[in-house]
Amino acid sequence: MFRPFENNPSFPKQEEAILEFWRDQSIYDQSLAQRSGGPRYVFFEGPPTANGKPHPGHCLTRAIKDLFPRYKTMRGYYCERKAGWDTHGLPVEVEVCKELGIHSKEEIEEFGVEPFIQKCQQSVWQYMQEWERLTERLGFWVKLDEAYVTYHQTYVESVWWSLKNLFDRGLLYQGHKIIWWWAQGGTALSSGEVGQGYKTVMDPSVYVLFPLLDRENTSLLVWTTTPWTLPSNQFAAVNENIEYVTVHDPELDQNIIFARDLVETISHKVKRELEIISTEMGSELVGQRYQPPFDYYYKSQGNQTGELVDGGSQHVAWRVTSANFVTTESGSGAVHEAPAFGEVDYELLVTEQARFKNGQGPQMICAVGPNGKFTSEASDYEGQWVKDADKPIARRLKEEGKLYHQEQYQHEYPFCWRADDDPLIQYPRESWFVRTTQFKDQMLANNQKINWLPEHIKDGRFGNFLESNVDWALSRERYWGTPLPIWVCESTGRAEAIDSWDKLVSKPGARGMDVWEAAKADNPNLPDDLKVHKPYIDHVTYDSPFETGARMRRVPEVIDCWYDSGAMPFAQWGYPHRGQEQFKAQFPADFISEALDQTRGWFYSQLAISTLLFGEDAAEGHETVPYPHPFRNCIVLGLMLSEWWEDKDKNIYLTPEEAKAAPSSTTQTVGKMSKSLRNYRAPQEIFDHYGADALRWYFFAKQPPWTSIQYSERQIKESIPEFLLRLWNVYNGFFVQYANLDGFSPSSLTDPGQLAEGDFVGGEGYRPLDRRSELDRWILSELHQTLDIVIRAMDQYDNYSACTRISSFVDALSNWYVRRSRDRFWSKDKRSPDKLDAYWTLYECLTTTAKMVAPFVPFMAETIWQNLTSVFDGRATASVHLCDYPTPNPDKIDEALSRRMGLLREIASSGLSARMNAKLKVRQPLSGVTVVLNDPVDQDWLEAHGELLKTELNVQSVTYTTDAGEFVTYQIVPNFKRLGPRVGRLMPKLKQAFQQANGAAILSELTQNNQVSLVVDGEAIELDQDDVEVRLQANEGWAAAQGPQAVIVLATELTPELIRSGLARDVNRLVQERRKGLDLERSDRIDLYLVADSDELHQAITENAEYLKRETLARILVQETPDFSVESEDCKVGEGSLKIYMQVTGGTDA
RNA sequence: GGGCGUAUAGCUCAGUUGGUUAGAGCGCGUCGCUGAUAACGACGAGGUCCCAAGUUCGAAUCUUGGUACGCCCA
Repeated sequence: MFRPFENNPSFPKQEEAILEFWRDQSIYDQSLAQRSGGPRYVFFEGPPTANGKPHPGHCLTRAIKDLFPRYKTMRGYYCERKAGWDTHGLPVEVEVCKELGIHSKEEIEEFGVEPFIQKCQQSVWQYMQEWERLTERLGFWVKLDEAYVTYHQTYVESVWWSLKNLFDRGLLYQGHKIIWWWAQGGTALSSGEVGQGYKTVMDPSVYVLFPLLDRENTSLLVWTTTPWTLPSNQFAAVNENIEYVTVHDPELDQNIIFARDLVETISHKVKRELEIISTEMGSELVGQRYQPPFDYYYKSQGNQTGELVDGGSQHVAWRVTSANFVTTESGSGAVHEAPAFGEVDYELLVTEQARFKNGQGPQMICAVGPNGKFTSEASDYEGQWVKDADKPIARRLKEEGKLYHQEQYQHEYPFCWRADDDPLIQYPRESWFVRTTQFKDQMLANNQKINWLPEHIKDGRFGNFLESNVDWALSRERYWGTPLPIWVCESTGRAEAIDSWDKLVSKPGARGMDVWEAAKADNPNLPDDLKVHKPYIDHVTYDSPFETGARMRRVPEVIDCWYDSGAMPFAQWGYPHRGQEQFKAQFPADFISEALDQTRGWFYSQLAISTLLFGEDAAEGHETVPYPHPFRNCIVLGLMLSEWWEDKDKNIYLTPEEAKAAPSSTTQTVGKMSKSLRNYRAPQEIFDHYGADALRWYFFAKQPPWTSIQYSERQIKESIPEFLLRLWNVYNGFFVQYANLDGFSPSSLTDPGQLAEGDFVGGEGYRPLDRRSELDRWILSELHQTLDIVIRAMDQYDNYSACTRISSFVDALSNWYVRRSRDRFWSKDKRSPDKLDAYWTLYECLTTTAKMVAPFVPFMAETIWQNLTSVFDGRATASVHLCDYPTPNPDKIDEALSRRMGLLREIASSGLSARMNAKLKVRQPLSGVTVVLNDPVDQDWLEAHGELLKTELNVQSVTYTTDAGEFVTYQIVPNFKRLGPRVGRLMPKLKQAFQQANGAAILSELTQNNQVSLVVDGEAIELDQDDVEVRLQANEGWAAAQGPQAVIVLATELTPELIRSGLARDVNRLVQERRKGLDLERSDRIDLYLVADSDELHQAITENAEYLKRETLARILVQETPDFSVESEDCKVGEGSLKIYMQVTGGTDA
């Protein structure tokens, strides 16, 4: 017996049971162990951070990450899946700060770095359990208990090793650059981090007058959107190649210079006519000196000059310079330059400095401290936060008559991604950099070898990003991160890198470890991993090898946590201090996957680090690895959006049903998922309502993974009837029910194993394929074709095509094979070979399908597998996930059969359509149909399989004809693909000629001579059969329907006999309905009493008594009121009415 | 402003190297079928394949130029 499930299966409940089974039997471990000798399939887990709740986007990532390793494992590969956690960095610090109610670095210092990082370490695991639960519940098989963790000592030391490698090769350097600076947090942000924080804001846009010293009553009009940088002004920049005008402003009675293109715009802004006095090129303005709006520096340095390299001398600052980045698209065509607060402005300063003799050029002016507040140098604003100074500065300029115009300007401006009220500023800073630019070509070469999905990532987004590579700003002036392992001699400033704790503490004169030891003694629960972190590591110093008596002290910085994650290919093993074997075996990865936002994140950090360390230009003495590495195939997932409905009070509904039930009308919205809006269903709720398989199938089968996905509860729900339930119905609703009824069991197989091909031979009643019916051969052919397509798709990482094909196979199984086999299953003779064939065929289809879908919907696959193999008492493979993936057997694929069955299905479908047109319901038998085929090649086969059609269409005969002039018109259409190149521009006329010609005549000539000649435009064109396509057009007036390959014509004439036969079918259905209503078992036999009120109906029952008895399992059928007392059911049949009485006879249909 | 992507039915999306009747699922409507019933089948309505120009015998598909949206970057 197969275990029958209740009619309303609870998939979530079944999934929970499967999870328990996997846990109890360590199925995942077994699946690995049995592949340990196989070729490796290497997977890297991109580490998530566990200090935030997992959301639906993570489900997609984790589902895809599970799918391919499962598939490859079943295909024989050994695929280790080591989990990992990203634990360092700003996100963690910010969380802790929130918890402590503090914000700035000063506050952290005040709180104490030691307790702070201890809190960071704890906070990392805040949502760990939720992540683990999600991972397991989704069916993502990954070794959680062997996860790598980026703050672990072994991991940190591995990162140190890589940094030492770079340092020793001169690739890690300290530089002075203008960077995006988070003033409140006191740290630089990487370009990736900056990119995450752009917001649209309104900033002041001011037009300031810079009076020129050498032109009377004339000012240069200078534009800026950051008034707070004006006190630090050093230059004004114009573009040499732009034309400038001097205009007269009547109100100020002053001359003003700005770009010619902007006369109208600016005149409009200030609402007055500006008269142009003269015109000049920007180059003529270069060198003009001006008076800056603030004199903090100008006062003392305004007249300072320096000697130029080319001879002569010049004032060092406050003059007009040329810069080609100046445009006339906005502003005035003249730009205020404060080199301290802009990258391009800084470059301009560097260029200027280079013009002067050593040391005589301009020095950078900066009136702002690292905390983002004005220093004493700008005395009027000292201590004020720069953004707060915008308004007072503008006010003061206005009062002094230096502000020509002011407005609000909307633009994108970066804010700190973790503290999104804090705007970033560009600021000059000392920072450590990795010289990635030196490896740009190597990275590009490496990238070329990677298989990106979708492909456009390679030369598109990722390739372009590599092209515009800048050195990696690595250091962070923060606390919770991998400490930069560089120790500097306090006396000489010379530095060295250290790659492990042991090497550090064994340095001559090493001291300071006691700080850690004391902390540990004080709190033995402190994880040992903390000793390689701040503040403990900062206390460790040693004797300088560069100067006697001097000490080596560590630099204060930690590193960008993206570097941590990018180092995971080797750091997860602690390489090279340990794990050398594993690293060798597990590098590079065959497969990784993350969402698109990782382009500049993990995808880049991995590629950069790998190229620098192991690339073809890597250090000598080191093994280089051929490209691509560290990953070969990468699926870049799309962004996940949410769908919801909103009413006018902004209440949120997640399904159309909920929206309909809302008190007021709602509108459908699609957009980003937002924790605060709660505009999506939490993953756990999806699992509870629909199950993990439904979610997985929705992800895999609804769209290619790289299109942006709408996380819609509605669509997740839909994936159940569409696929899961259909498969479930074939398995449980049909196979299990009937097999149990008939006592079919495959248990006679002594060695079922994985129920692979061939394992069925020897089963009781099992017959070889060539002795089974066409239908059986057909569905197995479909199955093997499906396997072929699925494997080819999956090998190319195309889960979408694979799922599409699987779906259509399950549809074929359910809606054609089972439907057309019902008579065979229902037939009385339990041991008939045909019936057993049907069982064995369906059994093989189901077990193979279970294996085929196992990577996609692992829970349902397992449920089905378990139950279908339960009859073997443990002789079969214990889990579907321990099986080999089924492979197609070309011998079982019969393309002609597939084609023919397709044609048969088309004819059946058209036939039903014709009945519909003629308003002849399917229960009414008809005498026959005539089928007119476009192409008679399959006619013989179709005729031999008439039974299928007869039952499906409920007709007594099916006839075929090719000469069907009376039903159809033949239309000949040219085969464009074939004729196009040959006849060229005659094509439209040829088409027309065909339309006007007699199709039947052409066709018959073609059939006879295999050739026909047509004159078009005076040119004779010879055509053979392949040059044309025949289309049939059903003539008016017949109950006919037309498909692509055939026309079906119904015989609509009804004889009294046919009508009575139809009535009998009505009666049958009503009796069945009654049986169901009375809750009878399928196999219960009954006594049936039918009382008809018309002769016609009475006669119909008499004529079809045998049919009725057989279908309804009636032992007796009497057309009288019974003598026992039982309630009757009164029904309408056709025009008449019928009373049905029935009782169970006791015995079953044994 | 630059890069990348997308635009096809009410919704979500397929659409192979250009080939003349553009598909699927869902939703909607009509009808049918049913001892597979949280199903199933047939049919129907619903499309300027974003717009324009071009290449071609032929364009949803190729080229160019626009427009809109999304993402990334400045």
